Amino acid sequence: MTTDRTPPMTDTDRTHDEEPLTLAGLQIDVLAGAFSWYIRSLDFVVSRDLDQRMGHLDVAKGKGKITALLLVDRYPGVRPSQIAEVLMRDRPTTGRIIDALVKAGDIRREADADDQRAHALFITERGHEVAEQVRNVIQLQEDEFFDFIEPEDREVFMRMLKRAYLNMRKKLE
Amino acid sequence: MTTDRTPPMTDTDRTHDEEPLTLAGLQIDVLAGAFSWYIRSLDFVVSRDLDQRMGHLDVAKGKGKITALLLVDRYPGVRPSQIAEVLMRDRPTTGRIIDALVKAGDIRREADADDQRAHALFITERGHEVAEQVRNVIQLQEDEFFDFIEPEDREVFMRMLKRAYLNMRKKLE
DNA sequence: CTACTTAGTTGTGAATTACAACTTTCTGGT
DNA sequence: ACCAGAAAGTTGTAATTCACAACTAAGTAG
Repeated sequence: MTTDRTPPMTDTDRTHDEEPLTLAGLQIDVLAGAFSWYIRSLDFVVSRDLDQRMGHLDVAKGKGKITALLLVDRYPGVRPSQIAEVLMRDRPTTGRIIDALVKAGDIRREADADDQRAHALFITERGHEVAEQVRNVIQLQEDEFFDFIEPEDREVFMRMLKRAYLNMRKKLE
Repeated sequence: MTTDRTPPMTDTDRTHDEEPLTLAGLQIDVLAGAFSWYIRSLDFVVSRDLDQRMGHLDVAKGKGKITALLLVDRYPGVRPSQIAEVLMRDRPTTGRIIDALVKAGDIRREADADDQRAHALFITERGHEVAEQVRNVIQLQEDEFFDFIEPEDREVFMRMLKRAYLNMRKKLE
């Protein structure tokens, strides 16, 4: 269907990891035969780790808050509805995420100049500092948590994740 | 008003991996530079798709129920605490997942013969049928949702996911 | 035999999210 | 210019999920 290619893997990747997957004395390959199980489990582990690392920041414990904050930091004047689309959440949910960020003093709402219905979101000074810290934390997790992936494979893995994500979003449309 | 309102990309624009990742007119590579963002987003999409596919089954809408059901089906007499360890959830949470399965008539509790404190879980006839359907649904999702990954890359992708999962669990111990 | 640990349950509260309904504003067709 | 419908955002509400604390019952170690 798609025409993009992925570089072949190196030999070292194929050598490891042939041991059966065992947890609590149970071989769980029954479950683990599926992409979905790994992705869902990985999400759980990654999210929990990220929550711990963000513990001192007010964007902790939210899948949406981090994304929203970084988007506002990057795109001054961005609208809630745009954030909702990226987050794949409805507007009420997105609105409450924004509420939390506003309440924390990280961003502020203004009326959009072009469209009086819409809001334009802007980062505050404090929010910008938080965003900076968030990026550091993410980078730190990246370095410490994914260090077992060889640098050259890291790119391959990332590309696969990106392709998976794009294709899945496309299928949902 | 610094946001550029570029029209959405067409499907053909998305066929190359090197395309910048654009959503709602925003280039989101700021967020997407990290494994964690992809994994978390993928989880969201995969889980929602799975919920839809499982809609007719009583294990729908739960990350834990599917795993628990398949474990009991595979390992008659398994204990709740073992399931909790696989799920990485605490015992109260796991207990309530089991409650739901018992209430639905998919599994039943017995006292463990060796340890009177523990329970031994067994699949019911109905539960076994549900498990069969669950496996079919998962396989179907696998086929329909991950069809964009070439067969040889599929193995590689799976291996990477598995390795990531194992390493992350290890780091959490 | 006492103290500690383990398995499981119940109570409770916090957080997340979706759906419905509403107001305000914009847009298109006539 | 007007009216119908769409779009942006908010509020209400309800369901779901999950963790922490406290509890009972049963096993274990000294």
